[in-house]
Amino acid sequence: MSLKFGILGLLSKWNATGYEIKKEFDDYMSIFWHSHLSQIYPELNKLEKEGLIEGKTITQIGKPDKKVYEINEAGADQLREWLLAKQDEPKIKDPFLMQVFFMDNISADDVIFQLKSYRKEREKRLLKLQQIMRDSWESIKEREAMSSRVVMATAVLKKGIDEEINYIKWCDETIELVEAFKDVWDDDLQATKKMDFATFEEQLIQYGALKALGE
Amino acid sequence: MSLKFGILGLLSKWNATGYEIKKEFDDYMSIFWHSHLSQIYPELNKLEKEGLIEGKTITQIGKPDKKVYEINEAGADQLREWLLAKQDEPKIKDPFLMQVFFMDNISADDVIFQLKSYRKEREKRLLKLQQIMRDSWESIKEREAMSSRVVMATAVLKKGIDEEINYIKWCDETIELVEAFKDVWDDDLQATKKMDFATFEEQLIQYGALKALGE
DNA sequence: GCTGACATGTAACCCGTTACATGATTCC
DNA sequence: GGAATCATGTAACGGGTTACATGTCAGC
Repeated sequence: MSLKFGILGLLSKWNATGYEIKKEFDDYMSIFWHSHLSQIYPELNKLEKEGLIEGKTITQIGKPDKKVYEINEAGADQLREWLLAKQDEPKIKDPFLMQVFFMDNISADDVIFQLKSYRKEREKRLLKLQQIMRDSWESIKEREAMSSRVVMATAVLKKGIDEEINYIKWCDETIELVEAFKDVWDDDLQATKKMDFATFEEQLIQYGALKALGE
Repeated sequence: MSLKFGILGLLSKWNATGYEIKKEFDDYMSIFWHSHLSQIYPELNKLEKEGLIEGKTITQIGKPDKKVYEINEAGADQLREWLLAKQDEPKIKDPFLMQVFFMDNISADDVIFQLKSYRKEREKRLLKLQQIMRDSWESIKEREAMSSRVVMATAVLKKGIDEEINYIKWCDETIELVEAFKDVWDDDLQATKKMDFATFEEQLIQYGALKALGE
């Protein structure tokens, strides 16, 4: 149900074609949503039929024709209504964290390898978002653009960047944690007595497991 | 594709019925996945047909019959194979952040109201996860349970708690930011000259927009 | 000659959600 | 008497992904 408002919202900022909307979903808006062209085009047609947006076909030379959409008053009304409504909480689907949860089934070395690979992916994404922030900041300064629009976009971008920084930090801490248990990973710790419970507890406290309780 | 491995992974920890799997998805596993009973039951039947798990019907008195599933070697093999594979990055769908991105379309007071309401939701969830952490930690200490399983479960739980703490912190910072621009929210700032660009810039720097660039 | 950007779509399929269906027991 | 818990499922619908289809131009 939110793709609709993702499109309406974007068209409240500027007029755009389906192709341009997709690019925005892949860049800036990737922090909170993602979509495919094969979903965007039918949705645009649906919104036009519903009378919330209006499209104009523009003939180009050397390039295919394009259809530039514009939001109308009915669309803007529905958008504002949606903006005041309570949203569902995000439905998280994080296959990597699911993997981590079950990683006691593989060796400590494999766990560390997986954590390090994933950390790299996150780092890449962080750099991408930081580049977007740098570019958008530069354009704001050039135009001395002051508006609530700039404020909210910056807030969302910061949220995205913070999230990446935190994910990377968690990867580093967790790699360290697993490394501390490397030698005893596959053993039944209680039977072999290679480590006592006090040491085990101390490691997890240092990791911050209890600090997270805020006590 | 990951629901399959969510179920296999859970059955690698202990035997369970569909109903019990659902409860685990709602509690601990809610940090990285969520699912409905109407999806879990057919999936369990599918996995049994594929020969990865085995179910035994148990007749109960005073309660309906239940079917307890157990993972077999073929299932454990597929799980380990999946654990070593590279996962897709999480496909984020966060309707609230989408709202925030478009909130220049509503008044500053409405924005602050929305941010405060959402903050409350996140706080509720934080308390829930902290309770899970407290309970699980208590049970670990009681049994002096030391294992890689405990380590990985703790790591994932900490990730979930950290995420909530960061989301709440971001809400607080953003509320403060919007409050700073409250008086000029609906105005065209450049035209009215109610605020100069240096002040505008200073506010965003204080918010941490540039700190996030790591420069 | 190949890849990638530009540009718009359809069709098949898979996954996920909501609603429906059933029925006993326990607690308020 | 009503709500919640235990327990398993089917059916309809809606949303999302992958594959297919088409064609030009620019740059390597």
